[in-house]
Amino acid sequence: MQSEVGFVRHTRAADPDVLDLLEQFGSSVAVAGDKEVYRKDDASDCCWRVTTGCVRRVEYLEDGRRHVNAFLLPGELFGLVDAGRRFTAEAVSRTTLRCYPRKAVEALAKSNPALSAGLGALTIKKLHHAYQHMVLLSRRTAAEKVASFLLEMDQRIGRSKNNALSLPMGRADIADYLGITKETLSRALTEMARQGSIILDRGRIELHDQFNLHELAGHRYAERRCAVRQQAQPRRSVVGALL
Amino acid sequence: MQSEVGFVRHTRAADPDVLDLLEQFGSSVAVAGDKEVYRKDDASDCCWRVTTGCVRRVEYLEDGRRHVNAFLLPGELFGLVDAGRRFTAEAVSRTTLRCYPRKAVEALAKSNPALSAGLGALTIKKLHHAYQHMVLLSRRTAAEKVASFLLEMDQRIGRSKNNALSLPMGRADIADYLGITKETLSRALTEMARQGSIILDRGRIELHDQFNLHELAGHRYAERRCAVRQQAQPRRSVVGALL
DNA sequence: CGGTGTGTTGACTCAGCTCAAGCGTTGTGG
DNA sequence: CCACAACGCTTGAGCTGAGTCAACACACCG
Repeated sequence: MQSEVGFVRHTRAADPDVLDLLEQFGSSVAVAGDKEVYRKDDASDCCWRVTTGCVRRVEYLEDGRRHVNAFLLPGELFGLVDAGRRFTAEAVSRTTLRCYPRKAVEALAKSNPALSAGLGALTIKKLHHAYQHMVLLSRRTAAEKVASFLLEMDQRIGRSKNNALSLPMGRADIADYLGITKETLSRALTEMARQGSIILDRGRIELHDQFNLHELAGHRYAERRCAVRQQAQPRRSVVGALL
Repeated sequence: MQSEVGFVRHTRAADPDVLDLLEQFGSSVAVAGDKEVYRKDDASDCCWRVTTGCVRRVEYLEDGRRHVNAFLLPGELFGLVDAGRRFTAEAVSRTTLRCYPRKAVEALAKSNPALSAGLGALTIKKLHHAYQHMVLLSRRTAAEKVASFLLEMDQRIGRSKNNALSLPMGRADIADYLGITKETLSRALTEMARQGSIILDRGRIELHDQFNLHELAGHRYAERRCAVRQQAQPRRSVVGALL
């Protein structure tokens, strides 16, 4: 995901340097697992950056149906674009955060072009991620969704030394992120393990055959990986279509 | 949608005044129906604003599955956030556009805070719309999707004098926007007509019972802005339902 | 007029959902 | 240190909402 920015394993956010400018205003908070960071319709007087742990941003429908529209991982900022507090942000497990007053952030952004540019770039990146996720939700099969998810998380989290991906969130959260049920998710994982694409090791998942996962995810392998090749051929427009 | 900015019927874009600043660079283009405005991987040297007609922004999967991630209506700007040209933009029917060189737009935005703020606000608005659409795609039933779509379009297009909504796009485009098939869409519309919520009049759709449509869409009545306008058919205790 | 494109309808299928049971792990209190 | 409750995950057995495929009914149009 977002491979055009030359995404590097273990990089934590788009531009940590720029976000570090906020540190002067920051204060630390810890939130227990399944507790809310903020709630729909709260006053939006601050925003946060994850230090350790994981936050899910959730939308509830009237009848209890739920959608997780983002997982926030260490280094990532949230609570700024969702200024209208349409969603609820909950800690997945015990999570530590840095909290910044909105006013201060906005004031600094006004006087600091690097920061405002960085925040703008972040917003655009989120928008791209959202569009990408929309195709996933609407047109991909369950297996494709799960494979995509594993690859996304592998990119964003990075694996521990034993080469296994350790997911901070539970099956129900993942399912609600992918728009499927936890049962379907579980079946898809089992099937992938049976095929040898992954190895399930309670709590951890080893991505054993990345190539196969990319195929399952519906990515063409050539499309992935190197941004270089991708931006190589800027085809000229379409003039024919313009009358 | 985006009702927090005091959305008014027939308002065409977020902030027409600000976008009008671009006019000095604009040149007019016409695109025939089903022709591309830009294509995935094109050079992104300009952006557009719809004058008349309608543009769909589309993503194609390898096997022909398709997702429409936005309809662009008169007054709306596009081609700026999709600078990476991940998508293809196609005219739904014959469409006229104003075309602005990206460089010029970006340069002006740098020196004109009102413009850059306006563009930033637009991006955030799109992000909110994307999040809202993600729940729709992942957790709503076909009927809910269709009802939501009709209400969204009614908001954005406004009806002609005969009180009927005239949709610029065909059933296949709508279906791909909602993540369903055109057959399912058609059945949902027929069913709504049978129930009296809408009246299908070849090409046009009259939203006959807005209250019922909001219910079908799964919106809570109080949540909607324009509550005043809808002379209520209180078919059941709304107040009771809210508390 | 036939021809083509767009929408509707019907019959059937199936991917994914629901409900329910089983099974490790983890935590807790005696 | 063990029993047992609670929880998260997996598995099984149907069920069903939406998809597929195919026919049909119209406009609209040269």
